[in-house]
Amino acid sequence: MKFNPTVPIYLQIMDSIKKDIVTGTLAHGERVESVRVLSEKFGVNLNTMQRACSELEREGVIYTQRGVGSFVTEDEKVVHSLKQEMCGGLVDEFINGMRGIGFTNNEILKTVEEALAK
Amino acid sequence: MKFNPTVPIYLQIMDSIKKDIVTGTLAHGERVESVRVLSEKFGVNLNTMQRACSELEREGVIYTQRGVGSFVTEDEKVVHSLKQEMCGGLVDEFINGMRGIGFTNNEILKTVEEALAK
DNA sequence: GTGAGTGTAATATATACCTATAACACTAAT
DNA sequence: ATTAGTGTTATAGGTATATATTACACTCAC
Repeated sequence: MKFNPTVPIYLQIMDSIKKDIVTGTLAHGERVESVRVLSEKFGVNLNTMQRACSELEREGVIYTQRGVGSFVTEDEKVVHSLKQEMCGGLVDEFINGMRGIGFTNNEILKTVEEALAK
Repeated sequence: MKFNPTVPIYLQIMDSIKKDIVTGTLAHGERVESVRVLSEKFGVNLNTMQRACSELEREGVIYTQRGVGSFVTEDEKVVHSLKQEMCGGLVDEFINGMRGIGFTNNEILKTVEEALAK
């Protein structure tokens, strides 16, 4: 995985795992690979991977059983609201950004339509 | 101005100035306020402001006359392509992000329409 | 109980960013 | 020439991120 050098790696890893969860690639209750395996997979130091996982746990997206492993939350409400949250963040950032550079609502919509057509 | 703590401040300042340029708030050829004034305005250290300005100059968005001040590029092509670049970046990030969390093209379009209606 | 596989923690090192502060170099008006 | 206002550079210190490395603590299967 290639990282954006202007954003902390652990945040980008968190985002990647969240995407897997909201798309069902990682089902609710399913076990997440071990931090050591994940650190290899992402090409990242063990501590950095641990940072990403502990933050995900703090957010309630995964939970951990010491000595056993980490698992995606069983709570589907959490997964659903996570998806809403991620979606809302993307939309807000996009629309605010476009308005910020002078686009009207119609121009924004038209731009999206054209981009999707490609 | 409030900054996103996960993105370098100098990049956010660059983005703010670029927005002023592509929207015409800063006209082409117009003088940009001095780095000292800008550092006050943005509530940021002089070195950080200088960093933002030197990067903007490196990108050709502004040019500098030592002892005089900095000015927005006279080249309208640069301004135009800057707007295209910023717009394209926003659209790509948005669409890739939405697809990444499982949205179809129709769902993306619908989501944008709803968000714009608000 | 031993061992392999988990999560977790600690130390040291390096780099990037931001700040505070001071100084230098140039330009234009007086 | 002097002065005020420019851009520019340099040093030092603090914080956050990421790395390498080592070690500890827990669980489960054998």
